[in-house]
Formats: sequence, C-alpha cells, structure tokens
Amino acid sequence: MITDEISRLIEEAARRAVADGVIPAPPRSPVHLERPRRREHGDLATNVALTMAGGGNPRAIAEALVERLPPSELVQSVTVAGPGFINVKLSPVWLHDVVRRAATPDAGFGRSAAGRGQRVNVEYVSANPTGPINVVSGRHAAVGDALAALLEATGHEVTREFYVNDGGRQAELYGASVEARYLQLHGVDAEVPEDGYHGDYVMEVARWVAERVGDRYVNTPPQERREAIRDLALELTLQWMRASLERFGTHHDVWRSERALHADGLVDKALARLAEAGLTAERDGALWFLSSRLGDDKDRVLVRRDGRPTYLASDVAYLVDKFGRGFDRLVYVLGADHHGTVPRLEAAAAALGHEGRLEVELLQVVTLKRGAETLKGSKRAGVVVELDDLVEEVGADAARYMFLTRSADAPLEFDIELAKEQAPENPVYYVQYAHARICSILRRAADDGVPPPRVASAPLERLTDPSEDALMRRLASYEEVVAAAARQRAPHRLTRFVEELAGDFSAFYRDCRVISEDPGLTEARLTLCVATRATIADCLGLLGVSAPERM
RNA sequence: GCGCCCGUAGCUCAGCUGGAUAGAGCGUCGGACUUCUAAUCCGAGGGUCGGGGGUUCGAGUCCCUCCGGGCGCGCCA
Repeated sequence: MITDEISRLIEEAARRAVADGVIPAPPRSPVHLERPRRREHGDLATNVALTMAGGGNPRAIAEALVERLPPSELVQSVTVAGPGFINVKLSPVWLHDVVRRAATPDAGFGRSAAGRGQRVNVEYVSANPTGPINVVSGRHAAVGDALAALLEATGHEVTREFYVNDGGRQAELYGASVEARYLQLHGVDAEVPEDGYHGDYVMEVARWVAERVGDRYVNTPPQERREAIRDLALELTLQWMRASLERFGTHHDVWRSERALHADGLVDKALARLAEAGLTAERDGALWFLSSRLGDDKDRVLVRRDGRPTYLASDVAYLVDKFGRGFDRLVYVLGADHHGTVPRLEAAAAALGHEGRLEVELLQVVTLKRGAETLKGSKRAGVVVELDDLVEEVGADAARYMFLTRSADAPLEFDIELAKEQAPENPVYYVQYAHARICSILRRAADDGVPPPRVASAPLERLTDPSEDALMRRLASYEEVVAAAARQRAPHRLTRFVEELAGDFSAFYRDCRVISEDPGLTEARLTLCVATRATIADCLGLLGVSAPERM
C-alpha cells in the first residue's frame, strides 16, 4: 500500500537525520500518514515533525527530514507547510498504476495481507431459536457479514458462526408454549405460560408439529411430550431462521448447538479447566467462577445450587470449543444490551490461557419507525418486525445497506415506510445507479464498435480534467479504506467511501464525454470506467449488496 | 447509586493514533433533460461540535465536572 511505502521513505530519512545528529531519535514506527482534507496540501501528509519536536522547532525537523528523503518514482514533490507538516504529492505514474490495477480483474486491488496466517472466528446473529429472525438480527447479520468479508479482504481466514441457544430456559419456555398450542389444537385445555411466547407464529409451529405427529403426544407423559414437541419446534424454527438469513444473503459456515456442547462433554471440560486454574469456588451450594480476579466486577455462578449449569458455563464451554478448533482470534458481534457480559467472557478467555484473543463488537439498538409509529423489536412482547417482511418491502440490498451506514456505536433509526417507497434518499440506489450507468456506457462502446480498452497500455496521461483527477485519487484511496475499515471493524466506512466514489463518478460523467472521436482519450476514459465499475462492485460485494448492470 | 455507549446543520449521521478553513445525505429554496441512463446534476442557505473547566504549538477528538438520552448491573438469556 502506498501509505506503507511513503512511511518507509520517511523513516529512512529519519534514520539518516539521526545519523547526522540532527534529531536525537527516530519517530514511532510506522510513521502515520493521512489524507489531507484540502487538496493543496497534497495527497498524503504527516505530522511526525510536530510530534517529535518536543521543545524544538518542528519546521526545522520537517525540513531536515525532507532533505534526507530517498528519491522515489512514487513521489512528485514534498513540501513543508504550516507549523511543520510534511505534505507529499504523489506522481502521476503511481496514480495511473493504481487505476490500471483497479481495472484488472484478479489483480487483488483492495486486498491486503495484514491478517495473513490469522484464523478468525466471527460469531454473529446467534438469535434464540424461539421465533422468526427479526429486524434487529438483520443489523447483526449485515454487520457480521461485512466484518467477515473485510477480515477476508485483509488476508484473514474467517469462519462465520451461529450459536444456537437450544439448551436454556428460553428454549424450554418456547417448547412449553408450542406444547400448549398443540394441546389446544386437539381440544385439550392448556395455556401458554405467562412468561412464554405469545406470538401468532407459535400456533403456526404447533400446526406444523400436529401435522407431523398427529395426536400422538396428546396422551403421553408430560415430560416426554414436552421434550418431543420442543425438539420439533426448534427444528422448524431453525429452518425458518436459516431460510430468512439465506434470503438476506447471510450464510453461516457453522451452526453450533448449546446442547451439543453439553453432549460433547465440553461443559465438564470447561469447568475442569477453570478448576485447574484455581478459579472456581463453591459457595452457598453453587459453583462460582472467580472472574473478579480477572477484571470482572464480581464473581459469577457456573452451576446453580440445584445442579443446573448457567448460561455462562455454556459460554465457557464454547470458548474451549472454539479455541480448540485452532482460532487465533474470536470476534463476537453482540447487542449492546449484552455489554455487561463482556468482562466475564474476557475473564473466561484469560482463564483458559487466551487473554486478549477475544473481541466483542457491540451493536446499538435498531429503532423501527413505521410512519409516525415508533416500535422496537422484541420477540417476547410479540411485537416483532420480521426480517422477511422488511426484505420483502424494501429489498435485501436496501435493507443491508441501511444497516451498514451507521457506526456500531450509533443507534439505527430505520424508517420502514420511507425505505419502502424506494425514494432516492436511500443511497444504495445512488451507488447502484452509478454502477449501472457505467455498465451502460461500456455496452454502448461495444455496440459502437469501440475496441475494449487495453488497460495495461491505455494513455492515462490523457486524463487531465479535474474531475478525472478526483475520480482517480478516490479510486487510489480504496485500499487504505478497506484496510482501515477492517482494522477498526467499521464497515460503515465502506458505505461512505462508495457513496463518495459514486459522486466522483457522476462529476466525471458530467464533465467528460467517455466515447469520443479521439481514440486515445476514449481508451483512457474507458479504462477509468472499468476501474470505477470494478471498485464499486468490489466494495458493494464486501457489503453484501448487489451491483446491478441495468436499472 | 455504579458501569458502558451516545449528544456535531431543521432531520439522520460521518469525522481515521489530537492536526491545517468541521463534512455528507435528506429536507428547504433557486436552477438544468435535442447529449454515453434525469433513479441524475449544479447552486444557495443552514453550526457557540450539549454546558463549563483543564492538558497541548493545536481539541469535535484526550482528562475532570455538570446536564440530557439509551443500555446494563439475577443462581434470566
């Protein structure tokens, strides 16, 4: 990446300056570069001289560095500005090379190797299998997919994982709720538990169960009936969830069941590992995890007084499972309402000898607006907006894109009515339109018998219009944007980038006619079109949004 | 009460380890279709970055404090 190369040049200059006794010590490596807001400040700028100044004169240091900068064909000019910024203007040769790479399929444009050799598990959605996937999970799916894609784009080997909470109290309550509806269907007086599931879909599940098993369980012992119906209910619900996620474009590689963790003996193994580490204690008849010794604010129960393990016990077992599968890093995408559980998860990872290898990305709530009405997704309350409904109303592309426009820290306000109208305020259409428009130009060129551009040799030096320059420079920033978005776990950077790219393309389209009587200029502009199309498509691909060729 | 997150244009939000004159979209107002897609484009207006103090050559960004909002603080998940 260009920033890395310029950093190295400046570091070399600093080494020389140290050798010459001009500065006492080199700056922190790598030297940080940023893209100045203002065009006249060059392509890249660094404030190293200011950070190194101490009591000294930052401008003098900057000048000393610039004087010692090794020559490079990437750099056109370097200046010292303001209080001591070093501004770098990159050479056209470099810029044209970027455009050619962007226009070349399989050139790896936008890919980097920061994560090479790293195996990462990204767990996301992991909604309780007690009802249809709702809109909140939709945000998790969109963000999880994008994070996974970003990690892959930066060289990580990624496994996408879904944790099925089929072993806890909620699964039991759900089973009991379906059981009650099942009995009602057969004329038996039964009631859905007060704290059970009251949504209409529960009856639908019960009907499906009844179709499968008839009245076989009406007169069986309650224990047997409940377990059988619970298992069937979970089976159908998981099918629904899987189907909804697939429709949304989300595919998990691994669906791991909580009950399977127990069955595989991993819970016992986890408890043993914690005990070996001297981090468990019996107190009041329960078994505790002494997590407060590892940064949690209090200890936590692992096994209740009645002998049933807690949810945390499963969580620890799952950590044993995941680390046992060889992951270097575990990423959890969780709702912000789970932030209280983060310290205990981190404590558990540390207790298992994997301190610092677990990372939690917290997503703030989704607030749904349907017209004037504001509602929140809650499965238990029965007021739910299902992901399927949203996808049907606004489309998977628009829904995904909306979910990815905000940082994780920001609550997301999703106005269904507005999105449903497919009004132009939805930026996904803007971006997709730019892509379709480029495709249209390329089709037109082919129809007119214009030869396809020879990307490697097209005379890009002919691209001198300011909007051509701006578009090329935007393309050139893509690799840094992807790397930064991955590093910061911030997919919303991609939506911002691609909107800006689409905007730059529109300006180019406005100012420059692509297909003209000038074969060289036409070839250069077609190359720029190809590069832009490929980059929009690649970026949308990372976001899980389609790039249509016609609209 | 304690902990985490948030407070930036009328609205929804960006602002990368502190950098140079705080941005985008929408909305509002005014313009542009004999031209490769007008699902578009151009222009205008709009801000004490919640308040106050501090650190720094430099603060929307870091620290303290106050105000306002969200979430969490179970042998629930």
